[in-house]
Amino acid sequence: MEYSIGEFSKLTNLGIHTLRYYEHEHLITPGRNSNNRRCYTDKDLTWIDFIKRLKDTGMPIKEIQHYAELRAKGEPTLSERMEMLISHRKTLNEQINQLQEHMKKLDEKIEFYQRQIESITRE
Amino acid sequence: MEYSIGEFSKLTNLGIHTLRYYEHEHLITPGRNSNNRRCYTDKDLTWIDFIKRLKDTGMPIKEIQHYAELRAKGEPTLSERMEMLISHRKTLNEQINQLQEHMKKLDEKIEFYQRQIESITRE
DNA sequence: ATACAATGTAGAGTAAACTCTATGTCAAGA
DNA sequence: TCTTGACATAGAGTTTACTCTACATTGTAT
Repeated sequence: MEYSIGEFSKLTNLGIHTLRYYEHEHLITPGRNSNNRRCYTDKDLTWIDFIKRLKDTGMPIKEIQHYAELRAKGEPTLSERMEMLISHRKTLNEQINQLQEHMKKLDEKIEFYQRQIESITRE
Repeated sequence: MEYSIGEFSKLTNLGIHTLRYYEHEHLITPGRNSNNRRCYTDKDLTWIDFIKRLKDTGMPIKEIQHYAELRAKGEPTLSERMEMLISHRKTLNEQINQLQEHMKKLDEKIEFYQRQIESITRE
């Protein structure tokens, strides 16, 4: 299937301005039809989903850009891309660990508040 | 103990510009000495650590601002603050779950790459 | 006495990632 | 034929959270 930018925008939940911005930043390169309109494919959909995953895990656009560049070069860059992902996996892991630590402290604070409120209510 | 902005900056790993910015945004209100210099206390240190925790878990400055406002009003706002933390706890939990999901997908992708690379190497 | 280092204020500048505006083209329906 | 509505480009504007600059003041070491 092929999609116009409007359709693709709905499928991806990314505004059409954002899609054009991503193209401008070379993250994605949709084809064009005879009228110069963008033609997105299902492959683009998979790719955008992956971009969103990288973004959601804190990878900056610049780095995704680099990944996209390697991807465009195809097979010879496979291992370099894998190394990027492995390194990203590491930071993601650290991120999760830190958030869990924060969660623990937050829980402690909430418990503290709970005790405070109880002791005031009892007065 | 009391600290000058320079000392406090080192203790907190926040630049002095950032500390003044936080003050401007009413996140923290250090006392002043006779010469109008800022005087940070150990209580400020604990508070800044908590601010950092909220920031690191994705709470925007505006919301921390609101929390700080309630905190300044003292005891009567205890339960409202606790509710904020409970609600934040929920989003933090969702955040962690989503990152774990992303991690899973990332691992799958890495494994896929590994197999690709192996099959090419064997050629 | 004077130079220096840290501090003060006010306001400008920066970076990232969008988001919007102005203006123009073009195919399809009334 | 005329008018929408979706799309195109180029470039300006926005938001968040800093970060820096310019300039004034002040306590301390030489």
